Amino acid sequence: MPELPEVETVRRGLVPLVSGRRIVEADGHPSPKFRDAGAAIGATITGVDRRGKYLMLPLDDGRRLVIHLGMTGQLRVHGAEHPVDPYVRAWWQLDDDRTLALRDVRRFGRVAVVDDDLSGLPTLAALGPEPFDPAFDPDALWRSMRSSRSRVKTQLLGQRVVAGVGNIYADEALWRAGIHPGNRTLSRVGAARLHPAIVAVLLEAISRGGTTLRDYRTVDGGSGENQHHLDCYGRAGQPCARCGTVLRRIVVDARGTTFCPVCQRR
DNA sequence: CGCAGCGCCTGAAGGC
DNA sequence: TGCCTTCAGGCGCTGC
Repeated sequence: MPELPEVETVRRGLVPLVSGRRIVEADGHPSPKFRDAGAAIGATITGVDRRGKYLMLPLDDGRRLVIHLGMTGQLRVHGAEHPVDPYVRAWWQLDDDRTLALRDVRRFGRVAVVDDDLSGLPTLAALGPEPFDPAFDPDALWRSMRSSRSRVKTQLLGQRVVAGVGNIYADEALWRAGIHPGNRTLSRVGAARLHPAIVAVLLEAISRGGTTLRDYRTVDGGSGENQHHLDCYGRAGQPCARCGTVLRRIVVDARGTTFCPVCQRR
């Protein structure tokens, strides 16, 4: 599941391949989630930005091509010849005869061409601060979680407290901070631990090119390396790296959740 | 307005 | 071996 570190890795790979390229042809799967791809025909891509898990490709006409990878999305840039692939949901032929292709087996991804109106993308419109923005600090984290009584992990996954955290890095950050994922309140002390844990977990994953569990791939088809450095996610039944207690699996907000019952007490 | 619940989607994995 | 069931989960939408 591509989260911020995976999307950032894809972004960095895309920059030299699509910046300055004009889109000469494009098309998308008929589903409303992909059919907007063709709306970018004729525009030139002027860069590759990212907000949370959303790739934002500014176009020279003032609009932006928004791409979300969902669960299984992969972006590749092919040469003039590329294999027929039934899972390509959207593609953009560039003026250098290469093609940017979004492959997404489960169609949880999303393509949109937007101007200033983000009403069709409510999560993006209400997206919280980037985790590396100085405005996102322990006090801001505490204040934004203070008004909600949802579980701490649910709030992290909601994209409003901070942008870009998904299931893997939520589990990792909460484990590192020693906070139970099912807590409904976050103390100031807890926020002072959770904030640096979120930032560090994401930065470390970016430095390793993201976490490849199954579908995530870099633009050149490679895998990330962070899956070899996970302390918590997916390790239920194995000993906690900090205290040796067997990690437990529970369900929080309908998502598989791993935590240490000793390090992360309610 | 916040939030819980549901649906989307299909390959992989497990059970028998 | 092969069929069937269950599971994975980010986000948009609906309704309370």
